[in-house]
Amino acid sequence: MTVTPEQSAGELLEVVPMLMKEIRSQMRSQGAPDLTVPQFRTLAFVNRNQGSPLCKVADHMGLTPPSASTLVDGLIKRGMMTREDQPDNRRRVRLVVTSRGRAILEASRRGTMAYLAEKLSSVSADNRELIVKAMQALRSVFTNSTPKGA
Amino acid sequence: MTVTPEQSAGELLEVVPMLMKEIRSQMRSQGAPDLTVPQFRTLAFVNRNQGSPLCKVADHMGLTPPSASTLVDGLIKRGMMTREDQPDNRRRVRLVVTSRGRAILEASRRGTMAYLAEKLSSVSADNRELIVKAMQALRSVFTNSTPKGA
DNA sequence: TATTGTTATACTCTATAACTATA
DNA sequence: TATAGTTATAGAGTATAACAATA
Repeated sequence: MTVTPEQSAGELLEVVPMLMKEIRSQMRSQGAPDLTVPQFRTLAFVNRNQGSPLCKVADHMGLTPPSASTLVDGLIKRGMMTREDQPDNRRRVRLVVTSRGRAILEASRRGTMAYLAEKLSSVSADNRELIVKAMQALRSVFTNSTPKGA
Repeated sequence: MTVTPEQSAGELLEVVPMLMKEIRSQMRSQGAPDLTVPQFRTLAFVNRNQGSPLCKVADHMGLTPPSASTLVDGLIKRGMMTREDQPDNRRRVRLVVTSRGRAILEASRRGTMAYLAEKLSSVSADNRELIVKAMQALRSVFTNSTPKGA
């Protein structure tokens, strides 16, 4: 079976939105402290890059700076992150995940992982291997085409 | 390599949001008449199911009826769909994609497919096969867990 | 009473435009 | 002037609550 780029594109276009909806609903519906998917991703990024400036967040998320700023606002308002000045370059901002933020991030990750893993437990190990390899191939192709505002 | 459910879940949780962002940005940025991803999916569903009632749309999309109703409103306002009464069951509604809607749907699909296919042309045929098989496996597992409102 | 759908309201995501402040 | 960030504004997606109409 030789798969053309178009065939694989068609599969992505059908399946990816469905998967995304699963992930989103799960994050919303969990009893645990809920995060939206963009909030989750932002929190995870800043947690891995403590002290990150806003522009790095926007870059990683593929968002314009105002969008990233709003997103961060929401996390700060809910006590998951702080925004400080960076003394050596006062244009920049230092974003830091609080311990509360970290706890919520981990709870959300655990909950979502458990949900997905439960679903994936009904897949054969061979197919799970396929899935992992496919995701890795996709990751390497679709890495971060950012909008220009950034 | 034996892949646990957790490992594959982790990959999905990282890669799927990234892919979704790609698809979304592409649909927005295209010169062609743009559709959001939910609009695209709704239009495609009703196009395949002409005369569909709203509840079927909500069901397919995994949305509550009010959300589906709003989504449909937007498509009607832009002339891509019509909403008529269904004579034999007047609680129900008949949704129909207009020819304009169909044209926009096809243009959007072509544009997005071309974009994804171009990206995927840099992937080996073997990996494209992996991707297709993985998507098929995922599709069979994650088919439609609807919210209850519906 | 149960089903189908809409309206009202609210919150998040995201963008563009316009702005401030720092380098 | 270029960079980093925010505020204002607007439209789309989504949910819940409350409601109307039909079966």
